[in-house]
This record gives sequence, C-alpha cells and structure tokens, in this order.
Amino acid sequence: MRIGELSERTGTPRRLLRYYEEQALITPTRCANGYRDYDERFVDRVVQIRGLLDAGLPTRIIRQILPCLDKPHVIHFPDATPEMLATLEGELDRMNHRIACLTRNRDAIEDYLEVVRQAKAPA
Amino acid sequence: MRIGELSERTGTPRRLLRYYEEQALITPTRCANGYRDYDERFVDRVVQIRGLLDAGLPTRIIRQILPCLDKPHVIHFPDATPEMLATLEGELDRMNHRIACLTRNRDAIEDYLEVVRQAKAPA
DNA sequence: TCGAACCATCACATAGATGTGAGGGTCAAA
DNA sequence: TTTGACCCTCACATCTATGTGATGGTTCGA
Repeated sequence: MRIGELSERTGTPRRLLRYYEEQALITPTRCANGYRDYDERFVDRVVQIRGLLDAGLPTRIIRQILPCLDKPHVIHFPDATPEMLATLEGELDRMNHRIACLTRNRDAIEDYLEVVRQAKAPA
Repeated sequence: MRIGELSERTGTPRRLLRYYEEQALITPTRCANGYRDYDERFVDRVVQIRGLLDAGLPTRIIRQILPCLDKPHVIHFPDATPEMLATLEGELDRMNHRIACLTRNRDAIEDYLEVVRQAKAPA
C-alpha cells in the first residue's frame, strides 16, 4: 500500500510516516516510480510506534526496542551485545516506573471521579 | 526550604522548578528577600510532576489533574464543572491506553530478555 | 491531453521541555 | 568588609516531535 492508505489506516499524518522512516523506525520498500510501498505489517507497527511515543519514549529508544518485539526472537540473538542488553534492562526499569506512576495517578483520578459522582447523583 | 535544597532532594534542575512554577504546577511562597520558599509537601509534588511528564503528559494536563490528587477530595467539589469532568474522563482514557501500551511492550521486552538469557546461560 | 489526486524531496516554522549564561541582589562566615 | 555560595530575573539556545508549504514528478480517468 502507498503512504496515503497507511496514513488513513493508522490515523497518522504522512509527514510523520516519513519522519519515522528517517528515524529508522520503519523501512518501506520503494516502487519503480519512487513511491513508498508498505505491506500490511506496517499498520500494526506504526500504531505501536505511536503508542510508545505517546507514552513518552523517544524515537532513539523505540528504535532499540522494536527489534525485540517481533514474534520470533530467534533471529535476533546474534546482535544482542552486552551493552544492548544493559540498555534494554534500563529501559525496562524506566517503563516500569512509568507504568507505576501512570497507574497510581489513574487510580487517583478514578477515585476522584467516583467521589464527585457520588456527591452529584443523590442531590 | 529554598530552591537549591528542593532541587537536590528531587533531582530536578532549579531551572525546571521555576518552569513548573511558571506553568502553575507549583506555587511556592516567597521570603522577604524574594527567595522562593518551599515546604515539605513540594518534594512529593515535584516527584509526581516529573513522573507524569516522563510518562508523556503535558503540563497543561498535569495542571488539571493535580488538584484531584490531593487527599481530601472534599474541598474540590465545587470547582468540578462538567467540562472539567469530561476532560478528566478523556485523560483517564488516554492514561489507560498508555498503561496498556507500556505494559504490552514491557512484557515483550521481558520475554525477549528471558529468551536471550536462556540462550546464553547454558552455552 | 488535461486536470485531479496521488506521490516525492526540501526547507522552514512551531511548541514544549530543558540547557546555559549574563547581570545583579542577599547573606553568612572568615 | 570582603568573599563565596546562595538566590533573583531575563533571554537566548537546543532537541524532539510535529505542522505547513513550495516545487515538481506520476498516474489515471474525463
């Protein structure tokens, strides 16, 4: 599929699809005429990238963790250098912090909304 | 306490403590000489702000949710306008998405590391 | 064959969080 | 009283993710 369709199906501006490519997060092939050519798998990939960006991860980190997220890990054994693994463990840590922080605050907001609703409903 | 101590205790550059104030996330009092004066509660507050920023929330949103996170909700009933509540529900939603996305990817990274360790250990 | 609707690259602009430094007060301890 | 370590307020710089538009090529149906 071409960039326009991927853009529509992922709700992502074309500009950003090109940007993600520039950041080496996705690597579409090219048609004879130079148009980018994306296969189906890019849909999920892009959604995932956007989710991670939205969660505060920079492209630099996303670029590092994306290869680990493809189903058959087997292929990626060789390129797992010790520094790479250390980076990943560090990111894992930071992600856990993020999750904890978000969860804590989400729960607090939920509590708040709950209390407010209680106060309004019986009025 | 003054800005320097708060900075050290929270690991936050002074510059940012002033920025958070400018963004109305914290409102320290002032000493007679113009120095900012923070009480104990600002330590947790700043840590919380940083956590939320790190998790991808902009100051604009953080400013809105912070008041809901103080323990006695009771005080904040009156200022809960319908739009405000709608905003909060929307943010709740986005936070849940973020949490889901982060959790999914964290688990995937964990799996990956697990597999890599399995492959290295018995070698 | 022409126009609409795609696509390409390039470049400049913006917004938010943060870095850095200039120029200048305050205050306590030597 | 001077020095060093604080503090203040600007103001400009930087980085990352985005917006926007200029300029031009490709394709396809009227």
